[in-house]
Amino acid sequence: MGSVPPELSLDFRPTFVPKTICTFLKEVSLIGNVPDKVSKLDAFVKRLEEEMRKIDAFKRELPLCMLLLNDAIVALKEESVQCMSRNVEPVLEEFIPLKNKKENNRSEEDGALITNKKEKDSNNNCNNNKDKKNWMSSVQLWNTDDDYSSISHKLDSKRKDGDSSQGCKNRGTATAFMPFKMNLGFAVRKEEKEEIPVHGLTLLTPGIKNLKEESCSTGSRTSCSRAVSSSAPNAQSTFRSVPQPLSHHQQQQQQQQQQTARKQRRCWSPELHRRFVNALQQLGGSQVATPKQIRELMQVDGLTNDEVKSHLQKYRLHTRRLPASTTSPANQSVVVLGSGLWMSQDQYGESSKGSSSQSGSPQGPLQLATNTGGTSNPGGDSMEDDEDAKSESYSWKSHIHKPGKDDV
DNA sequence: CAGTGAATAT
DNA sequence: AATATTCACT
Repeated sequence: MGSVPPELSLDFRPTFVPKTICTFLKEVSLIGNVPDKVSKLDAFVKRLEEEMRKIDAFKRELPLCMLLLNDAIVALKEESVQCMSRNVEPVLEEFIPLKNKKENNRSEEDGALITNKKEKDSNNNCNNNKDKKNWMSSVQLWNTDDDYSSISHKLDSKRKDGDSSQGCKNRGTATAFMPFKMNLGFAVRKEEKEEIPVHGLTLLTPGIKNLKEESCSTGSRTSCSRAVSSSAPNAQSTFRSVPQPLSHHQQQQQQQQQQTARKQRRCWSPELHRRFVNALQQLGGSQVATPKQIRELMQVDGLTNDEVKSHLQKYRLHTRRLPASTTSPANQSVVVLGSGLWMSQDQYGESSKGSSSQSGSPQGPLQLATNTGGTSNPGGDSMEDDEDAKSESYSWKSHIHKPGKDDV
């Protein structure tokens, strides 16, 4: 409100005001002499490259600077090349529009230079697009020097093609799009990959989830557990090691995943359940069998006590609740039948009921792909033989197993 | 360990 | 909505 210090006033003019590229190009365009032009351009490029070298160490902190520099360098080089090759008129139209649109529109001077492309400038969108284009394209550029030439090449040819056309739209979309693709490739770059894996991983992590999902729903039912999920933690550890700042959302996700990191849920296939029930029976019923015993009897590779425990809990729940609610005699009879069904072959083929060992079921140890305990699951797909196993996971509902209760 | 119940994730 | 998994207790 009071007096404004000179540095802050609008007319503040530093002694050294680096020319903007626009200004520079304007100047250059005024030079009639081609060699002069080229040398000027080259000089500027050199300075830019030098600058780039300086901030190279901070490229991660100053990505936009890199972009800008690259952008400028490419453009100038291009310009230089064109000057030399064509040796004709200045082909600055491409670049000039980038800057001060208003000025360009009005000023006679500029008008003379940009004649053809004036219309482009009159439209802000065009400028934006162009900006984008250049920015994006530079992304690819500052990756590797190798890409450099090829890319400027691309730009060059592109320019020649699209130049005559309505430019703005065409270029805006076409060129802006390309860089996106390039950007992907750029993400794969080794150096960058190691240092800034955030981008990739943010995407990757959810991807893994999906993967797991799929393997479960698509692949063999029983093998959907740990084998797959084990890969997730790995990815997460990578993820965690990244110091890069994450968005709030990302952080939350990360935290959740870290904390929870839920294992792939066990799919209780009918086959699995059958074994479970068999074991139960051998042990004297669900009320007396303990998870550990059950698990051992089930001989299912990769099955954990917790899983069995959980399943047992559910089993007990289901077997417990039915009797009370079922009041009608019919239901009761069902109850009986239910328990019978449980063990009868209806559901699981043969009655393993009385069998002293799960011999009822000829199959040997079931091996799940889930190698929790680090158990190697050699057979891996041992489940393949059991079609039951492959079918959907067991459904409590479908089997009204009554509490024949500790059936046995 | 085993059992449970509740909270959560799928 | 049904199931599975985890967690916190006991």
